[in-house]
Amino acid sequence: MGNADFSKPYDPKNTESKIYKMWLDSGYFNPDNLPAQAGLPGKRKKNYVVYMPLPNVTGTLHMGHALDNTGSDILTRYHRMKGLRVLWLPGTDHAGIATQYKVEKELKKEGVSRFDLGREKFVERVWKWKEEYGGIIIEQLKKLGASADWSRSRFTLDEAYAKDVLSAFVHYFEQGLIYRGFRTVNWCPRCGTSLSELELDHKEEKGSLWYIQYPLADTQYNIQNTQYIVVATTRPETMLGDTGVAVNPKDKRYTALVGKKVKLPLTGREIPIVADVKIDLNFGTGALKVTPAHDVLDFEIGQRHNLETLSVINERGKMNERAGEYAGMKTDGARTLIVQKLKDLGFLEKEEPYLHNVSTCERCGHTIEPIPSTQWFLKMETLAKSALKAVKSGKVKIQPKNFQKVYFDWLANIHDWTISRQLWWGHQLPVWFCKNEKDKFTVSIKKPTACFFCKSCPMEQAPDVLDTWFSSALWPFAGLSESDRKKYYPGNFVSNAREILNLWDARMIFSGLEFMGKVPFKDVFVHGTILTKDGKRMSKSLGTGIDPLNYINQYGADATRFAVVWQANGQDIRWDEAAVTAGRKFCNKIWNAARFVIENAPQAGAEKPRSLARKAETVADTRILRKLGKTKKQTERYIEEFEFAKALQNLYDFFWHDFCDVYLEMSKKQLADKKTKESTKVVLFAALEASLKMLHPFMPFVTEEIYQNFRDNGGKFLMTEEW
RNA sequence: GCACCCUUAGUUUAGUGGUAGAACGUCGCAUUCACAUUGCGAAGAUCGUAGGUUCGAUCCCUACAGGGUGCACCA
Repeated sequence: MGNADFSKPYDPKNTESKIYKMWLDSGYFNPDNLPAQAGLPGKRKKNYVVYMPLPNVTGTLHMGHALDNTGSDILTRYHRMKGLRVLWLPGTDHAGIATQYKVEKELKKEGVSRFDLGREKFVERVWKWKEEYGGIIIEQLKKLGASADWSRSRFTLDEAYAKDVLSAFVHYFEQGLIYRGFRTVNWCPRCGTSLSELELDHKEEKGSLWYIQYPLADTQYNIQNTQYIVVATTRPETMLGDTGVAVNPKDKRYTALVGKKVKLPLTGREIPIVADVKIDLNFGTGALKVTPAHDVLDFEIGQRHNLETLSVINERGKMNERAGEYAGMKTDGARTLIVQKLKDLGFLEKEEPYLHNVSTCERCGHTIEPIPSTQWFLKMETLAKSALKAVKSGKVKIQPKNFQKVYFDWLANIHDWTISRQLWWGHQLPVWFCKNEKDKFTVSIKKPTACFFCKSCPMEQAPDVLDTWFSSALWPFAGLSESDRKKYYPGNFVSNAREILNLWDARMIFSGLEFMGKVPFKDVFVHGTILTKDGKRMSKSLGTGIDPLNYINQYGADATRFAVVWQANGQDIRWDEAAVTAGRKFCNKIWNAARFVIENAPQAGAEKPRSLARKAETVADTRILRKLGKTKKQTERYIEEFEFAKALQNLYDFFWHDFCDVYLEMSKKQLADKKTKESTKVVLFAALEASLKMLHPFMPFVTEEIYQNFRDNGGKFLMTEEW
């Protein structure tokens, strides 16, 4: 029995840390330690596995995490009480670019760059940073009450995990799915790395659309009274790298010009006019200058028409030596000068103001510069098909349903995945190059003892690391030990925000199928986004973010969880702080109702519902017991359908209005009457206990604290009691 | 541009083919009896606009307006 002071209002602050410690000490977060339940003789047989969306080591708890993890915790606790062997698998993601950027910023304050330190020292430094700060988010999740099995927690750069990542690379390579290629890719000049399309942000920017005349190389072809073809561009500085002009084959204006040549203004280089279906007849003049080196679409067009890839911008976002007089200049500086020169020479037909979207680096916000470079790619065709099939066949359910469409669209139009990053923090590619024969390489987890090619050199590892998502895609099995894999794979559930549906969920699905032969989970639950009260995105940098820890510290984790769940009805949530107030009040209501029952019906015994019904003496007794039974069924149904808000609102209604307002008030009279006194005690006690159980997944702390005080339970936890 | 979603009391929202339910806020009354972090009660919504289907629509259809999201990026 506990020794809580019920004469005072519920005090989450002291209670929560105490209760959480008790849970931790019990070891029951670990499914292998779970006790049997009275109604369930023998061991728990069925599994329920929830995967935690890996928080970045750089992360601190935000509302999104609170939402993810409260939902996961509800399912975890519910199924644990239901008698299943429940594993909620936590871990942290090394978050390559995010973490590297964080440490680089720290270094910058000290006036050094990562290059000053060198790779080895820098990586050491990041590890040091990780040891110091990497655990913060885990501690915060504990404050929320997350009942994950921390003993199984893994970090995506842990030795065992890393081995699986590299094996996956080797496997894909051996299957012929990984290849090395020279392509124009999205490049962040600040971070100095390639990025996948999913790692870009788009920012609207005011710019101009310049119409430039490209004179025909041979006036003999001067038909339609034109001596030039006009192209429209927002990036005139890239024209130095133009290797063609493209028009739509259906565009009658240009039919006669296809196959002819134009002279590039400023340099006089001759480039061909080609026809390509990707060209929009209605945009600009319908003629596109093709710069394969500095535009991803142009690169594809270039490939189709055998156009040269001529780069004029370097990896730091500056004009390179091929840019002649502009070499060394930043691109926007070169742009100004080039526009001026075109104007002076009479090539500039007009300039229009133009609003366009500029891609930026999701992490550092720098403008993306497409540049050609050698990267590693994973062929997506077959993998995407398997991921598509998994959902179409119903093996994996994505909820709410409309997100299936997003998933299908992405997979149906997928490009090969650029998996290499020019970073230092991450899983370095298991690729070994011959030092003498430059492009010769071999793929293996361990460094080869001797070079296969020249037989003499010590082979050198490729400098690139893998995209963070390549490793997190393996989480459902790489997060488990060998023996756990047999026991706990595949799992059941993952809950996350919509922006990682394709970034993460889709990739987990095909990885699971590829490496384990089975889909990793049955349900993907995509929850709404928590917005500010006026519907704006919460963002740290805009100062619109709300820190859930403030609520936890001030009102308690239960009140915070209540508020999150109460509002999570499927759509995006315009965060209303009033819900936290409501949660806090509700905690107190539960607390005081419990106080009443403890004082008036101590140890009234544990009755089974059936025997309870026989105990009912009054109409009120019957009514509350019937309503209790109904509420229990509804709660189960709602939880199993992931309708957490409805479950909670329904419970709230039952507890506050049916139990407290009606039955508890009535019980005062019944307790005063000798005839009904004993039966009332039993009903009061039983209804409270059942309510505590139902409320526990939502508000674990108050309910556990009360449970520890109102029943002599031999050291048992509400957390593991029979539902 | 294409696709999907949303628009209900002061605020945040639930909901149904037959004249809307909650939370917070507001107002009134109560209160030594679990709880003032309370109880009871009240006020407060012609359910974005305009059409249509229907005996009847907030809920179905169409258009429009406003807000959001995903995809594609358009050079």
